[in-house]
Amino acid sequence: MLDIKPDPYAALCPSRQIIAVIGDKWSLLIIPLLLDGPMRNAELMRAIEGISQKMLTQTLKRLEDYNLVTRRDYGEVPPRVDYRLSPLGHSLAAVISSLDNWVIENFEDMTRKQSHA
Amino acid sequence: MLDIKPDPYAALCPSRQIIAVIGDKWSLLIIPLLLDGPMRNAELMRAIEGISQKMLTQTLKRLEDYNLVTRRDYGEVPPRVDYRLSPLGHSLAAVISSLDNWVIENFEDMTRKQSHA
DNA sequence: CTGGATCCTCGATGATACTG
DNA sequence: CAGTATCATCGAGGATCCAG
Repeated sequence: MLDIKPDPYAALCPSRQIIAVIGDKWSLLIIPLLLDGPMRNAELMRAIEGISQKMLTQTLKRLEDYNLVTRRDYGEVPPRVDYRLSPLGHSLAAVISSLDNWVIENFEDMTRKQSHA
Repeated sequence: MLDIKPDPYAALCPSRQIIAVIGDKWSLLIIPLLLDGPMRNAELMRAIEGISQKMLTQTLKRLEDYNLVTRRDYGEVPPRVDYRLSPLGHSLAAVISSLDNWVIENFEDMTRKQSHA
């Protein structure tokens, strides 16, 4: 068993780095998107307004490196590649979705000026 | 009732901005910390390895602006100020905690090299 | 102790052009 | 279509000094 708990509050703990990966603005959008099934590069570009090709590729690659996303290259021509959640990524997506949903449901309260004190 | 759903995938939607606020690396650490009760500036500095005074203040201020955190100044000297979660922040903290916990429990799988294919 | 104000650097990110 | 490579910029963030 594991008696040493990872501690994101420790600067050197790997989990700290993971927090950064997951906390990433684009990851937070991409991951839940893939819950609906595999998506291709162009599809993601269209789905996520404002993301650049560079950031999309970069983010997907990182998600792949962390075993959250699987890249499948069909080796066809013209190129056909899609991305899907790994089992691990799927598990994470559920958590992130609840975060996104929280935002969608509460963002008005967040932006509302306090009545006062 | 509200028939227009906020859509974080739209570049101009305010919820997109919120995602960025919440997705912030430091916010993700600060918010769950405050679940245990109010904390002072120096306490937070000590609790979160590697954060600078500037980022701490800045992040707290932003969280306050979004009604997630309440700042209380006791008006004493030497200065005594503490920060606590607002009800809204408390609600968010629960969600974020589950994200953090997910990371703590799964980060090893994230960093493990794929066996192969 | 809390934290405001400055200066400065480095890395993240966007835009563009090119390739298989 | 799916990227890679390069360049230029801009702002996030750290370090430092100051103040109530």
